[in-house]
Amino acid sequence: MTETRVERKERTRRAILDAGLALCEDSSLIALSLRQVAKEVGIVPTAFYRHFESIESLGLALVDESFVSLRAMLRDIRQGAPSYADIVDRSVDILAQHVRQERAHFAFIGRERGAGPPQVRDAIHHEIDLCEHELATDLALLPGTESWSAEDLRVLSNLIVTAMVATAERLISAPQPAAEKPITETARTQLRMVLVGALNWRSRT
Amino acid sequence: MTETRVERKERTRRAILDAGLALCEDSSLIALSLRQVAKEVGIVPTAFYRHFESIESLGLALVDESFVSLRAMLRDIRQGAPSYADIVDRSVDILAQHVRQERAHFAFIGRERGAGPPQVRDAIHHEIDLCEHELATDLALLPGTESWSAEDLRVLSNLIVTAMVATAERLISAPQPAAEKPITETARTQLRMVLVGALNWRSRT
DNA sequence: TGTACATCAGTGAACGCGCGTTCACTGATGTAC
DNA sequence: TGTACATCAGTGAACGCGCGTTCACTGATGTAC
Repeated sequence: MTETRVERKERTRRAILDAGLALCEDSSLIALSLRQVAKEVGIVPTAFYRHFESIESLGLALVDESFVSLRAMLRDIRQGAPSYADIVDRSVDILAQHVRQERAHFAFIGRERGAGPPQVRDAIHHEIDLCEHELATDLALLPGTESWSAEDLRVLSNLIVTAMVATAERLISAPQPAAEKPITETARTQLRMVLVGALNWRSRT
Repeated sequence: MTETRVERKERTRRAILDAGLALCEDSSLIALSLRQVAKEVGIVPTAFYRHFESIESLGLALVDESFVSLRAMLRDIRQGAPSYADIVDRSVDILAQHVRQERAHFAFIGRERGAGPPQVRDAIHHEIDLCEHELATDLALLPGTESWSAEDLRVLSNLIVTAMVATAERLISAPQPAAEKPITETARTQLRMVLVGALNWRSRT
């Protein structure tokens, strides 16, 4: 025996997750059908139920998977020394690299964030809120933000996350890798503009 | 005769547009069916074809309608005197007011922007690009941006539009009008942070 | 090691349903004379 | 103004199709003895 029953089941589950992610790519989870997924995987429609209760619970599993990718990216970004000199270039590079590597996951988050089933949408918004909160914590450690209120940190963090989500979405719809350059260049400049604003924020008036 | 044939036809067309907008609200244009729309309007499914070629062309008509609402908002915002003193408060107020007034249109743009049929998505992105370009033109007229490059103006404009789109989306999912306050407050602070960044942009180094 | 039984991933037929689209139609409104 | 004809928004039956879900099943893998 080369494969146990458990291993075989896990393999099918993976195939379902991959097929689901690929198939909803050109529409939405909301338009994904159980029969499409089964056909893509090469199983009979009813076999789907051995692995997931419904398409929606498959969707929630895909949210989890996608945020594993996103959190891996955040970990990478956070690992650099927090110096103003290269924090922008480094962060944007890592964003672009991860989006390229896990394109389907980032596309899924961007798409279903606005148009997924309510439960999926809520799960995504919750995860993004967590990211914002974590970024606010990191920002508090940067020199120059000592006197900031928690509220201002949160607001700045929200602005940065919003801009980065928009950048990721633009990278995803970039037709070729070559079209990435102007998008990352824009993101870099925007982050610098925001940083300049932040550094001059509490010193004004 | 109280109503001509043309008037009656126009009335049905309006009813179809309204029904389409309302029905795709809790999923997406992609999941909207011709039969649902016909049922909502109170006509037989085949009568739909007297007014639109397909659900997708109904979608494109809704894009047009929605951007009429959005352009009305931009006109309102642009009418104020371009003084730094109140430009932020005024703009955010007008945004919130228009989103409240034409909630369905703004929700439609936000939703289908990421998840609509490709043609609809492209139409929306094109319209948003136009808005960015217009904003860049307006920004060039503000005191303090005289020495900016066209590229920097475009990048700043993109950042502002992105933040405002995100704000509109947050306002749309606000459960009650009372929940709007913290969202607009955040938007105000973000715009101010960006403005501070902009004003200090070319004067640095 | 060999046998008897349990588990369970995947099968295949069947169901009722909503879908988009076709077609020939109806009957009120509009127009030409 | 009255009549004969044209237009065309909306009707209703019918079609083939993909959908989610039910159910009883098969047969390979796993386990207990």
